[in-house]
Amino acid sequence: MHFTISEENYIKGIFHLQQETGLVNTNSLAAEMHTRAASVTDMLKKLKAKKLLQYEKYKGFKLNEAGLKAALVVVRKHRLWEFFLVDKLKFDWDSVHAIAEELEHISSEELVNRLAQFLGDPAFDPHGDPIPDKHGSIPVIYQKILSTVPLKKSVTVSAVSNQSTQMLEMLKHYHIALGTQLMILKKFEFDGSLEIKVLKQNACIISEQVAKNIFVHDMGKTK
Amino acid sequence: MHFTISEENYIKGIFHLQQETGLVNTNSLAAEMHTRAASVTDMLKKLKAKKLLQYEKYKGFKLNEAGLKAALVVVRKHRLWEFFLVDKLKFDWDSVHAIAEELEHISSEELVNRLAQFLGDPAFDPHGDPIPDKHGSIPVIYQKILSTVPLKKSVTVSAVSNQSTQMLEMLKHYHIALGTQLMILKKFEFDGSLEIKVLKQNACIISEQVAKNIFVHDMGKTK
DNA sequence: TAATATTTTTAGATTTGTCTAAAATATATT
DNA sequence: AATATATTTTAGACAAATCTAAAAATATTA
Ligand SMILES: [Mn+2]
Ligand SMILES: [Mn+2]
Ligand SMILES: [Mn+2]
Ligand SMILES: [Mn+2]
Repeated sequence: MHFTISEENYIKGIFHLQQETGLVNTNSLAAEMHTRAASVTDMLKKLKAKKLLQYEKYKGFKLNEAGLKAALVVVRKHRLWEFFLVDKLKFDWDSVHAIAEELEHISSEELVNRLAQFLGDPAFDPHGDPIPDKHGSIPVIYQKILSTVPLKKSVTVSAVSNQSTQMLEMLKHYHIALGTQLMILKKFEFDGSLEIKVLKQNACIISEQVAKNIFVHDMGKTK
Repeated sequence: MHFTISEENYIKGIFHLQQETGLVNTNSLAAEMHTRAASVTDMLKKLKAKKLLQYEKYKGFKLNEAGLKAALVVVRKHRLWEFFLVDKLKFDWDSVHAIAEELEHISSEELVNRLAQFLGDPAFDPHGDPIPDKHGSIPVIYQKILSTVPLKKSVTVSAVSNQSTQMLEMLKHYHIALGTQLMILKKFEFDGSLEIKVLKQNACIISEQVAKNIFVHDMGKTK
């Protein structure tokens, strides 16, 4: 089955939204795709015709098994290319998304599998997101939101859920990256902000909003 | 200046043809692009409007300075990606063209330059074709067509001008690749075929048509 | 539950890239 | 030079992806 670049982008957009909400609605997908609701409806018809979508007019929609499979192929490619860009070409992790957004549409299956092997079959991308394997299986990781971790417990950053340039820029400022070790020194009731100690850095304070987007796992646990 | 994938493909097609003939005509470009003459005319208008083309109706056309610059960017990307696929991902040199045909349209300039550096700034792609540098300069190489080489002179294969799958498949059969050392043992007047000795292989006979597409340089000369 | 607001779909247009068939131009042949 | 042939362009149509504006359906609120 062949998909256009546009179809692949919509499939991936639906995938991301349904991870959070189960059923997806037209307006939220329009926002995600930076397009208009009418354009979304047009595409929904095409994806339904291609039997990738569970969709009833006015009732919301989500990917069916075939759609999910297609989404995981694109997600795998996106994250493998991001890994390549950071690991081999030494890009900063906050500047690879836009490029991977193009690379994810290169169609050769042979290419993806050789790329994965060349990279050492990584299980997580530079933002800590899991990379599906060639069968679409996603590795599991035991991680918690930073704000739920007890005081003075040393943990390792494993993922970042908000991956806007603004967020990644901020983390860079705090010297926080994937694999960074840190602990919480104090929690401020007033606004939910946290005083944290990043390994080899001075203690600093991060807002609740930032803390809610940082995922960590126990030190020493391998991903 | 931004170009669509289609525009880039046409620009590259014109570039290849004008290398050989100077002026290009509509039908040959249609053949090169596997499309129809009418579609070519449509695109010529667009490229002329973008000031990339010297073009008078019915009189043929060629890229102007701006068009040439655009073509060299695409050619550089195509050949760098081919080098990557063969050198890093261990693809056969006869199976990379189609994939590079997609990869050459990834737009990031930063990506191309980092890729080139990662690959060690190669000057020639896996088919022996020169890779333009970031300013569009093409390395020169002193090479001759195999059929013009004197008998018993040991030479190294440096390029292959016909890069069809069929041709590359045939070369593989003869154990001929870039860098292969060989010499001509005998020339047959009757049909122009050559008896050659490929290093570490038995002597064999190749047709004139094959010989005309193989470029070689003196042994020991570095590219 | 009736009025109001929000969400979603449809109708109709636009742009890009392609095609076929016909017309226009250029080239070759008698 | 006139005619035939080949090449190139135009005219008009179509599919894909997008948009705006209006209509239809659903949800909210008084
Ligand atoms: Mn994309
Ligand atoms: Mn990522
Ligand atoms: Mn291409
Ligand atoms: Mn090549």
